[in-house]
Amino acid sequence: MIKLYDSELRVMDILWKEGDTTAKQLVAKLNAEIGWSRATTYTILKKLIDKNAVQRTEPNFVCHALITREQAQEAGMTELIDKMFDGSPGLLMTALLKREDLPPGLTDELRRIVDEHK
Amino acid sequence: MIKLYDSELRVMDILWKEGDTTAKQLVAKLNAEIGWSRATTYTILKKLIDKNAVQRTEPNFVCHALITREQAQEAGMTELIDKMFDGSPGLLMTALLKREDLPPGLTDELRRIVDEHK
DNA sequence: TTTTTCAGTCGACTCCAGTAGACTCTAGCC
DNA sequence: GGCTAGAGTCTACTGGAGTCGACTGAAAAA
Repeated sequence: MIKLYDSELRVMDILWKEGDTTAKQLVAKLNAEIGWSRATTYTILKKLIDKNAVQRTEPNFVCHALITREQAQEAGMTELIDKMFDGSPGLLMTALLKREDLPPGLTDELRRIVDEHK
Repeated sequence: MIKLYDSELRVMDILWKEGDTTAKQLVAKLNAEIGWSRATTYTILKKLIDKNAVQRTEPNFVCHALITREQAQEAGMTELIDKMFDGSPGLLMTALLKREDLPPGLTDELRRIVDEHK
């Protein structure tokens, strides 16, 4: 599973939300949002392409995400679980359930899942 | 909320599991477990003390965790949520529920929590 | 009292994520 | 043809996490 660094996530986030995007657009957006210079965006893009997280298509340097948001999220969860929850997803779950900021509607969702898990 | 780095976690983990521990014991344990030199352990310990994550008591350089495992876990979760789940704990929850490796017994736990959440 | 040993500290080195300045190359313009 | 502007690349700097060798000072051994 590919590990994405923070700066790489900033790029992937756009690809996930906007879909395929040209490098030029990414440069513009990332410059506007977080002030990155053109070079920075291209450098990160190169790294993402090198690690097969993004596919470059010509013409126009169109960028296409090869990793889904779900895959990245799962990798992130696994890392956290290994690092802080003894490798046990169950422990993360119970810790998460103790949070004050869970949305209220979630309870129904949980009930549904519990039932179908049966 | 204090951010703990990987190397710092290695030390805190022992304090959380073993309770108060002398620096000497930590040196021995960390050397045995991951091959750290004495200096490394002391360096990390110093950082933890400087950032008020650990309290040093004399005599014998007894180390006492000032941060609980739960606090560290919550900080870790928050970081992950902000970075990969749009700041929404609910999204982390649903992603977590989709994992294949959740322990079977967890369903009961969930049911209990759902019920008391009412 | 000299010597050895060990607890604890300090300064320094390495590695790498993050960032961008400066260069190259191409396509259009005069 | 020379000239400019913008797309894309290359190389290099920086800061901080991670790591530890070597120094210091005090206690134990000889």
